[in-house]
Amino acid sequence: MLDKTYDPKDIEARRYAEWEQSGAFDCKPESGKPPYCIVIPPPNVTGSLHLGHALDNTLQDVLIRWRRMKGDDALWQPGTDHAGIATQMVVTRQLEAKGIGLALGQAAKEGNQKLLSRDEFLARVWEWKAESGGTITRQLRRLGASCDWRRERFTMDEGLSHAVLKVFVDLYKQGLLYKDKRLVNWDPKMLTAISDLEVESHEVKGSLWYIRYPIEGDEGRYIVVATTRPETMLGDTAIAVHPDDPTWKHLIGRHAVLPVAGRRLPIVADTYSDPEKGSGAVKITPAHDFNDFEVGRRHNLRAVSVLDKFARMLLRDNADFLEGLPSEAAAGVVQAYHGLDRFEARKRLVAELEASGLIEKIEPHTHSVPYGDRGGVPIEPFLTEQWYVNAKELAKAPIEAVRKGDVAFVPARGKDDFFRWMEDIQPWCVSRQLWWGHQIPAWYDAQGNVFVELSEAEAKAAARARHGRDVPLTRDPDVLDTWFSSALWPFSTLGWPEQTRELEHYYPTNVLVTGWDILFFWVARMMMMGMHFMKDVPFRTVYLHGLITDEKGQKMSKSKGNIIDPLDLIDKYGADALRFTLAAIAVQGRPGQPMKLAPARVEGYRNFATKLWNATRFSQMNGVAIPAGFDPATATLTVNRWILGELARCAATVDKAIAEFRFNDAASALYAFVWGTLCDWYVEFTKPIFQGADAMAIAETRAVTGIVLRDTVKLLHPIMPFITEEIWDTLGHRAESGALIGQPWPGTAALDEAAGSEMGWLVKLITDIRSARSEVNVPAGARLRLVVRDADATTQARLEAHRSALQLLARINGIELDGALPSGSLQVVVGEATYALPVGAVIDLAAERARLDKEIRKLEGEVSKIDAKLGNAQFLARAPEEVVEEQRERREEALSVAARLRQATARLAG
RNA sequence: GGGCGCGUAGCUCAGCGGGAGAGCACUACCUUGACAUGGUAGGGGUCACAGGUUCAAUCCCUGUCGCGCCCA
Repeated sequence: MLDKTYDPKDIEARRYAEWEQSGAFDCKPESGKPPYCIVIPPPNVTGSLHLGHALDNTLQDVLIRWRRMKGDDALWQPGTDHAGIATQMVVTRQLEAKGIGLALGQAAKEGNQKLLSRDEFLARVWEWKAESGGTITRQLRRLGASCDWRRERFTMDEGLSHAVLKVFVDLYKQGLLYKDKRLVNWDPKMLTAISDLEVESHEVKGSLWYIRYPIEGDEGRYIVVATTRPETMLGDTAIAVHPDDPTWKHLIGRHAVLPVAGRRLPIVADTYSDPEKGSGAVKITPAHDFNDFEVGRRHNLRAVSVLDKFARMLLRDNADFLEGLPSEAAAGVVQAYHGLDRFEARKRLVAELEASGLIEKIEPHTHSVPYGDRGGVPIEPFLTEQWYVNAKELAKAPIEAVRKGDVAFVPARGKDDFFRWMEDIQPWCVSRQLWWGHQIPAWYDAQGNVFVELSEAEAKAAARARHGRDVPLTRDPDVLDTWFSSALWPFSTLGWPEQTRELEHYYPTNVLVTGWDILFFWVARMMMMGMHFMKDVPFRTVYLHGLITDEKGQKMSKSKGNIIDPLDLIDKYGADALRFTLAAIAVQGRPGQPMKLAPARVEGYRNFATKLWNATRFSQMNGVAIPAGFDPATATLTVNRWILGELARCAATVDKAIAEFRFNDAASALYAFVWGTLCDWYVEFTKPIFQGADAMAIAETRAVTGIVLRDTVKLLHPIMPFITEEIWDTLGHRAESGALIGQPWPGTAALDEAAGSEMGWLVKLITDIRSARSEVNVPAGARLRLVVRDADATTQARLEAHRSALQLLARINGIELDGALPSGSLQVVVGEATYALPVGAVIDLAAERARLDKEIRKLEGEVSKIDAKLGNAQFLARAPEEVVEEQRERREEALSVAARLRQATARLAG
């Protein structure tokens, strides 16, 4: 017997340990069953569980548990990634708090600060990982995630690291990975390059400065350029105007003089300048702006970099900068600006320009500024040498695969986004100036020749082959983008480059479940690497979900203080309730729309769990039991045949909904069945049976209740694994056939249409009587007599069959067939019959008349609406026959009920 | 600026060519032998607005307004 109250805490801790220890989550590639595999989107090892993870992993667990029960050999492959920048940040911050810095070429902050070497630092990171790296996997366990933890992987594991090196070397040797000097997104706080995807645009209220650049050899005349970044002017190497711009085109081919520094700037024609924007003329700074870089290429301009890696002015001894400057001006500029932070330099330059009358005007200007998503400071386009992957080439196979339909996107719209991104893909910058990550396997000799090999020994051998002798080599200090290793995740976790049994068995995996925000970061890159190295897609289906926000649709953030911690919700309401909520809000077809989560909803589903709990207790009190060999198809009672049909209907709906990733439909079908059908009606209908004396009926109802509960917990298990496992156990099934997690998914039985319509009639009759009683304020406890008139043979049989249920649920104390309808009665019309409930003196006559009038008016309204349709010749001519017929039937039914209600009204008066 | 999506009950959202739905909230009544984390009944909606297509539009098309996301 279940405890009196449902306490998720106790159940959840117990059941999870049981599953994990019994090997219930383990994959069984030798089983001969069809494989079903999901690789987890690896959470950052620094992370802790937030609602996005909770959603993502709940949906994966629903799929995995469902397929496991459907008879597949399910593998949910778990693990974490090393999160290069994030982890380095976390550990660096902790070290700084202890007065320890990194020997990154920056001076120690305080005189006695200790600086760690690279190896010392990495040792600290591994220490940190050993201590704190398991947080998120522990939290996933609390959520109920049925991952095969024996197979847990980490992107910095030996095996996965080997895969990363191999991919790097292979791509390099295939000419798909190369070193290039071009502009990158530079994060001056993290001191590393980052990829386009790690840049976020923020709207910023800034200014547009209009600066006068004197025209060379034309005293007192200027060309006015508008810029949002005056501090980069020292790197200007041209001015561009639109070839058709009437204001400036006469200056094309002449030169302007860069204020402050005195460099000669050609005025070039380029359609990049928009005559409508700003002054129409733009300064061109190829080393500090992506668009300018392109303009520079078109016009063969020099790229003059004037910032260092900290985004400070770098002018002293900067040959590029000094080239062509009048020496006197150069000395002054270096003196005034060298070493200043970019924003300080901006202030001082603007002040100097103003003092010389070279600022024409300053307009307030809102524009978007790129920020590094980790460091949180504006990124700087920066001219450096980095390693790039030829993404354009690698994108070809994935595009083709998706076009052929080898990968399905759910919702399908994801495909369009995928194509849009893949077809316009830029070279992927994969090197990072960090210490934590996979160090790039490239070694350089003294002349700068590069040897890319799997190991130092092989690099040395390659160098020896080239030079004919051993030469000293130094390894590239940079590490790879974390997403480089994540891109290999679907096959590296299965053992690649070893040809393991798992790789053979589970690749391609079945589904990838992840957020829209990560489509390009990760999905696209897994596709590229999977197609290139495995010659097949990494997954057959990509399911994309939106972002979870608070109940007002606000993104959760620490600064807003509106973060909902999934663990708080689990503590308060249980993991099952949280999981049910997440499944219920996982609605397809709203890409980009936030999924709003209100804690009240979680509470509601906790109540739902309680309801199921109590219904189970009720059935246990009444001796629920499935006799050996009981065949539900042999049930004879209408109510039992009906609930078995409803169960089958629910099973079919849930199965189809999960198969189509409509998690919310699965959740609502279960909710409606358990609460709205099983608890509200079936349990109530069985009460008179259990209290009665018909031993056969009692035995059958115990058995059917047992079947219904057994299959209900199976159907609910993927979404609510804990409570269902507990109920399964207390019902005795575990002792007999093992844990619920390993049980076969219920099959579906045929519906009994006749039982369905009979129970539908009974439910309507009870509901209508209750409604009438309530509306005329019959005391809830009062038992009334029921006098029936005009009941046909079917109805009479039904009344007889369901007499006890009707008496209990409609509070009736006697049913009288074909009696005279007494005046002073409540009257209800269902089908062909009229039901009168004599209430004698207590009836509120006026209230009853009002009630009947209201119903009649409603029916009349319906009839007149239908009449309008049927009176329309076009409708009769063009609408399908069955639609017309349906309208006729509805009209007949409404008219007949209305007629009876009018008679009832008349009787009321008499 | 380009692309995509969303405006349905007080709130959160399903539905999507032929009878407006759910949960929560609200109102009234109810310790009825599973459950007050509950039961029964009820109120509440020109389905954003304007045109169009159709015998028929909340649903399809166009436009307007408001909101959100992605890309530049």
